[in-house]
Amino acid sequence: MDARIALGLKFSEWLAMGHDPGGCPVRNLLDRLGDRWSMLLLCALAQGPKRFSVLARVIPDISKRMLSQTLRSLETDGLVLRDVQPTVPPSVTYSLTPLGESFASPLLGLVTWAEANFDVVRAARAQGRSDPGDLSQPSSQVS
Amino acid sequence: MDARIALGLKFSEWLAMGHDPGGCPVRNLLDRLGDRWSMLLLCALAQGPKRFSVLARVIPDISKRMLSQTLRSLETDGLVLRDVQPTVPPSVTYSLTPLGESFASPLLGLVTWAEANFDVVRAARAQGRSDPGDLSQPSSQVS
DNA sequence: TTGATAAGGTCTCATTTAGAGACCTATAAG
DNA sequence: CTTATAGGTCTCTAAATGAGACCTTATCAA
Repeated sequence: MDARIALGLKFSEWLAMGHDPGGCPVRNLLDRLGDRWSMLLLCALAQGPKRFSVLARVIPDISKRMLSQTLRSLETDGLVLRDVQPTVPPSVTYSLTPLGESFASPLLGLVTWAEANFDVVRAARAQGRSDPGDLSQPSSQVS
Repeated sequence: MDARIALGLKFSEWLAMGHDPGGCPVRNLLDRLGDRWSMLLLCALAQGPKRFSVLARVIPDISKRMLSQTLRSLETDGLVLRDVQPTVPPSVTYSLTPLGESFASPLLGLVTWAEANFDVVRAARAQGRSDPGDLSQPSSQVS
């Protein structure tokens, strides 16, 4: 796979450029999008615009607090558009901006990989638990 | 972009399947890989195998605790191989497994998007800050 | 006329998680 | 005798997260 090579080269570049943790685009965006909810919300909005309460329904285990907070963050970063209809009670619809839509492509890659490799990962996890042989070495005895 | 369509369809499938938050492969893997450090470490290891102290050096702002913890998690999930050389003091080398290497491809997509769109995101953030017209509503005054 | 419900949040509090930094093992160098 | 090194772990504190009460205004049911 030369994707690995390309990725390694990119990392080399960051190092060469001084690797300012705050200025690195990848670090910066990964910090934002790489939480538990952002990418999931973007998947949900990829279906089409949705209202706050609909999002809360299709993702049952997100709290209102985090839903609100994550949507604001995505809006601030220009990935999501928040449209408030001044009815009463107000009706708020969220949708992807063009920028948000452009993120669908890499996100789809991630999602596809996850679906394709989940079994392998689960097998690895299971093996880790059932093979305590290496852990019984006296040299790694803690305390 | 029909990546958006495809992503939306995937989300629809999850919903149709009952959307068990714990059983969803994407949720599960995103929870693991979607923290601040996992993907960054995978980028670093894409360059080639590295020792613990080297990783700590090329990513200056990770604490030893999180470095250790994240590497263990990646090892458990089968993405990273941990190789302990029984020298004294022991020398530990981390490398990508084939599974880890296969993740380089979607990760590269993410990284490429981040680099390409960072300016747009920053512009969106700046606009959010420099357009306080909507923020001056008394009801939304934050701290 | 109460009362409930609804949307779209915010607020407070308790629990998790992350970060900082001391500490530990054993050996070799100065 | 002191320091340094590799690869961590441990504790303590700070920050992020989740649970759930509360808010507003209007409409529907009893």
